[in-house]
Amino acid sequence: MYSSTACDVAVPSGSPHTAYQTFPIAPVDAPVDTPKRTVARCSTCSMRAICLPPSLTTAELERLDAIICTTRNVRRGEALYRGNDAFQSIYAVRVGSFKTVVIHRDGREQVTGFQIAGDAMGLDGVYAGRHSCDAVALEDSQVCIIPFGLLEVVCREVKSMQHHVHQMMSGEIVRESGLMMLLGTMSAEQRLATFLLNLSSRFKSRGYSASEFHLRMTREEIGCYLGMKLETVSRMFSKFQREKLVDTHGKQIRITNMEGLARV
Amino acid sequence: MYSSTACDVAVPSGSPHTAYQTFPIAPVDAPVDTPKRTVARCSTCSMRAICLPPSLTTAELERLDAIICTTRNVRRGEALYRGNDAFQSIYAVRVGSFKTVVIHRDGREQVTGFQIAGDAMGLDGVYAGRHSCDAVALEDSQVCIIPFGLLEVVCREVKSMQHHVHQMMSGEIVRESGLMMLLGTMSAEQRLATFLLNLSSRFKSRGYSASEFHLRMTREEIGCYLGMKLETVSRMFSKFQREKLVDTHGKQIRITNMEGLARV
DNA sequence: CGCAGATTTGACATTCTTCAAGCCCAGTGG
DNA sequence: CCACTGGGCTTGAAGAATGTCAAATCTGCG
Repeated sequence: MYSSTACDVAVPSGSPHTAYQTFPIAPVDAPVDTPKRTVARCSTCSMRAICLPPSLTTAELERLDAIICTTRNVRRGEALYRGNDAFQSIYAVRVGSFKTVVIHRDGREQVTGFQIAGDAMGLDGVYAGRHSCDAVALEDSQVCIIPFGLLEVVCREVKSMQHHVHQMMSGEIVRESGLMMLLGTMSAEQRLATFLLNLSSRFKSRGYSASEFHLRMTREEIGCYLGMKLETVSRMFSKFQREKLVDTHGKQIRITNMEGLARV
Repeated sequence: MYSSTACDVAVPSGSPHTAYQTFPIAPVDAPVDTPKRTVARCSTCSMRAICLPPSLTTAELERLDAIICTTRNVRRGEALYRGNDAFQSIYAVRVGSFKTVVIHRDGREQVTGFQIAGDAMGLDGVYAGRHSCDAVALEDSQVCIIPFGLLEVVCREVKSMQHHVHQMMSGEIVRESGLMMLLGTMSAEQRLATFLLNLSSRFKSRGYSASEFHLRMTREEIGCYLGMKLETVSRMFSKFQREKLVDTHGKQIRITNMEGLARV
């Protein structure tokens, strides 16, 4: 019923992102927190369409290559940054996935997002010069490091880059508004359906299967994102299973009735 | 028990914002939607400390005066902009207050914020070139109109302005994260307490009384913001009244036990 | 003064959480 | 190879929080 390969998601042949399936992760004994010089270049990156404006000239691309030249590997469960860490850079996920978590003094936690390959992280830190949340890897992952001060320099010189950064930040604002709507007005059932459809469309836009994928987060993390308890998440999955909307085997998900799920 | 003046909030004498109490609103017969040239100038605006970075030179201030030269009056209940309107400008509230509302196709509404004098609105529109929410005046209000394209030009030339805009956008991201935490993890009682304390500190930072103020929004709008029904909002107000944390007479609010409210 | 909308309050229904028990499954060590 | 173990997941029963519906005030404004 499910693919028996190591791949999490069905990758269409010829996908522009196939390369990411096999991107080399540093061996376990390498110091995982040290940025390392790599051959990573925006000009040849397959994620370019997501991270960069479409209209850059060759010269502009070279400017970017000059500032975004390091990547960092983060192992499952480790933090890329934590709340209150000094803000220096924003990050783009190259391989793997993360969750961002806001942690209140009293211990309450709220997952504010799940980031997959192509997503940006860290823009929250610009406001106070310190990060306002933790970014934790859900699996062994790799990010591009984009020093924000240098990015600001480029944005003052390249108009399309400037506007792209503004769109990224605004997009984050819009994304969070949608999440507030979800948390404020939807039932548990609708929240989970919306979550699955959102993941589905994001996988699809990155060339993966829209209907079959592997969740890297636990039921508890999903609940923490959707504002409900893990038991409720589990019950809703069971409900979708009974109603033949989704076929779940633990973290392996297959959406069998996309329209039905949207109608919930 | 409450001030009998027309003022909504107690204004400390010598407050830098006293002028806003009597800022002239256009007469009712004036076309309220037409931007009008005014003497509004950033260089002399009493809201400057909120809207602008602290370190601008005189020359830089003059550049701003040149682009932000119009204001607009919006009467109670009218929209400054609506979802899907083409995005041109962002706005700063000069007088009055607004709510921003995300409206889902199925009619669900979620209030994503209340903006008072000194707050910015409209940054959601940068992402798609269209606004993603409605901004509706809660009382007769006035905003500065800041054409975003021109602002981007200034930001490419004035580094401190660029960083300030980035901080504004990032601040909106952080603010919304906090709201997600509220919606995702707090009880109705905690949400209302947090809401009142947040309003209080914002009034205080603008020179108004932190303990006594007038709510411009209905119980329903508060509920729509906090993810609960208006009846629940009302019950929580009654509860705070019984517990002598807050003294409410309809929309007139006096916080009598700030620490108690924070401990909820 | 009298209406329309806003607010409060009570009674009851629903949803979600809490607590508890058991299952599943992958990794591990005998 | 297989039993063991721990984390993650599922499910049931009971209870708490919040929503729904309804009725009675209250309030601002024409």
